[in-house]
Formats: sequence, structure tokens, C-alpha cells
Amino acid sequence: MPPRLACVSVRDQIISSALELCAKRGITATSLQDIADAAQCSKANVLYHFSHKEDLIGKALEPSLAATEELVSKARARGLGTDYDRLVFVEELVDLLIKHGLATHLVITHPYLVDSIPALAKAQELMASLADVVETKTSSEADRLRFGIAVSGVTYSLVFENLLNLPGTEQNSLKALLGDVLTSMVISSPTRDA
Amino acid sequence: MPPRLACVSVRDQIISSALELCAKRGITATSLQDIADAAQCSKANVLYHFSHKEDLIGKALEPSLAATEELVSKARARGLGTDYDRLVFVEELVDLLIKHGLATHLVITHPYLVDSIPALAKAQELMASLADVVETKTSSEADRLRFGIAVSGVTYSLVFENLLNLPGTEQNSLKALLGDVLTSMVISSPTRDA
DNA sequence: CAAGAAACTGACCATTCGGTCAGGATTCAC
DNA sequence: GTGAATCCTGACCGAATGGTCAGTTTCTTG
Repeated sequence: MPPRLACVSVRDQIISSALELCAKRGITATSLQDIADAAQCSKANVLYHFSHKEDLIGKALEPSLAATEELVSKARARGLGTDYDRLVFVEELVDLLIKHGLATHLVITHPYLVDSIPALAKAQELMASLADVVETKTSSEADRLRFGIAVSGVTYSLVFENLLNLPGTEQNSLKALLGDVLTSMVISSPTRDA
Repeated sequence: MPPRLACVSVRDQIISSALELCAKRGITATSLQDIADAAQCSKANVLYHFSHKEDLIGKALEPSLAATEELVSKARARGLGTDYDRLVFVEELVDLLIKHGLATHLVITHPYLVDSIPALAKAQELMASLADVVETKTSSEADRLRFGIAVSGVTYSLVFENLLNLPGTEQNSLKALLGDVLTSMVISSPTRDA
């Protein structure tokens, strides 16, 4: 491993190390010392850049939270009434999940620390908003449930991709495949209400 | 709260307290003292009945692990080739998730402690077996993915039922609704390969 | 170059928690 | 009743960890 790329600030190095380690081993199991070691600095320096551990986690999650916020507001504005709207939404969601995989993993796998880490509370709030959009922007109860299952299913499947033995390497083909499959899950079922 | 029902052994009281608290607050955030308080005994007594914290968790998860093992072996023997097989499987899965809700919640929300708690490792192994059944007992890749998303979607939706604002109280209607919805998700898509 | 700000560190502290232990109470067998 | 086994407890211990602090180095700026 090279000493450190001069263009990467220590602060950023700490953030990325924290994100990586916490997503891999869990927040509680990742000590500040671990993060410091990975970032090649002292534990005290970590606490110099970030006042508390929660603060560090919060900063690490910031980009993904912003992206999620945008996704929610766009979905809310656009609605989910038509099949097309839903497909666009799902595609945006898949994009986000792939792009912010570590952060999403971190959020989803730490439902308990919500009370002690404000950023996780924010994330949960956003997920509730997302569920609320699905709740209010879709028609029948069965419709909602089906859409909700598809959304949560694809979310958790991507987060724990090993569960389904997904072809993890080829991101584009994965996205295409997911889009294809979700098409058949998310569109209005032809057999319903018939 | 009554002192304690004489018919409930302290040991069982400890197990149920542990299951409830750990599912609510997380294993790491639940100390042995918390469990002891809830079970109205001393922390040392908890460690008298269970040699270690991991041991306690393991005993608490035992029934749900056995049920899952049975589900997997039955699905493996029966196969998932026909729509009917899938519906039966999903119904059994939903039954299990509802009956062993706390344990399932515990397992799903603690992917990190797998290395330190053997019971969680066992649970993960069972989930892998379950995924393997889906993997090998279904036909096309898209088919697998769709089925996998449905299974994981319903699993996580039930575990975090607040996500979808499910009608939590009425278990029977929930089961009926889920069965209805999953029917349309899990059967072979009529538009595929057409 | 000097002085102050910013970056950084090692040593240390307080707390929490899982686990041990010696011994006390209670039940059971004979 | 008596001894043993079981059940149970308070006191204590060691390890880990988040966080503090005084002080040192490095950078910046006039």
C-alpha cells in the first residue's frame, strides 16, 4: 500500500476508511483505533477532525443521504401512478443503491443505533418518506404491498448480494437484468381486479 | 407486573426477556444486566444458566432455527418448479416469519455478529441454503432473480413492518393479503419468453 | 524569520460490560 | 436431621473503548 496519495486529505481518508470498515464489520465492532489504523493516523487525530464517533458516521453518510433526499422528492413530485413512473423510480433507486452501496449497507444493517447516531435517524426518516410516497402514490392496498415488496426486495438483495448469488462484477448487466425483472413485478398486474 | 408466574422457570424467563430486549434494542446494546433486570434476577444468575452471552442467544434462537431447517429441507425435497410449489413455499415462509418474528428480526438485523455468535452463523447458513434452493430449483436467471426479490422483499417487509405500514394487528388478513400479492409476483410471468 | 494557527500525537481517564469467584440460601435425597 | 446438589447473589476483575488534554510538530502569513 502506498504511503498516502497526497491529493487525498487525511480527513477524506478517515471518512472512506470509516465507511468501508463500518460497512464491513459494523459500527459497534469498528473502533476509532481501527479507523485510525486504516487511515494511517492516530486515534486522537480522528477525534480532532470529528468531534465524536457519531459525527464521523454522519459525515460519511452525508452524500448518500442527499442523494436519497433527492430521489424521494423527485418521486413525490412525479408520482407513482403510471407504470412508467414506477419504472423510472425503480431505476433511479437501483442507481442509488449501486452508487452508494456502502452507505446503504451501513444504514440498513444498523436499525438499532438510530437513537444514538443522528445521521441514521435521518436515514430512517428518509426511508419512511420513501415508504410514504409508495403508500400515498399507489392505488389499491395489494398494489401498494406488491410495489413495497419489490422495492424492499431489490434493496436488500442488492445490499446483501451474496444472498442471491448475483453477478456482482458486471454492474451494467446487473442493472439491466434488475430493470427487466422489476418491469414484470412493478407494473400493474394484468390479472388483478379482473 | 406480578412477581413471577410459578409455572415459568427462571431459565425460560431469561430466554424470553433476552429475545425481546435483543430484538428491540439490538444484541450489543442489550447488556446482561438489562436482561437480568427484565427477568427479575441477578446478572450472575444469567451467567449461571448460560455460560456465555452467545450461549444465551443461541438457546433463544433454537426453535426458530429448527423451524427454518425444516422449511429448507421440505422446499429442497419438494422443489420449486411449479407455481404451486412456490406458493406453498411462500406460505410456509410467511407462517414462519410471523410465528418466529422476534427471532427472525434478531437474525436479520445482526449480520455482523455472525463471527462471534455461532447461532447467528447457523442462521446465516440456513439462509444461504434457502437461497441455494431458490438458485437451483428455479429455471431462468430472471426467474430466479424475481423469486429471490419476492422472498427477500416479503421477509424484510414483515421484519420491518413499519416500512410498509402493514396492518400489523390482523395477522390472518395480513397473511391472506400477502398470499394474494405473492401469487401475482411468484408465478411464472406470462409476458416472459414471449 | 517570527508568531500564530492548524494539524497531530502519546499518555491518560472514566465508563461499560462480559465474565469469575467465593460463599449464601434453598431444595432434595436418604 | 444431615449432607449434597442445585440455585442464586454481591463483589470484584480485566479488557476494550470513546473521549480529553497537554504538549509537539507543521504550515501559513506578515
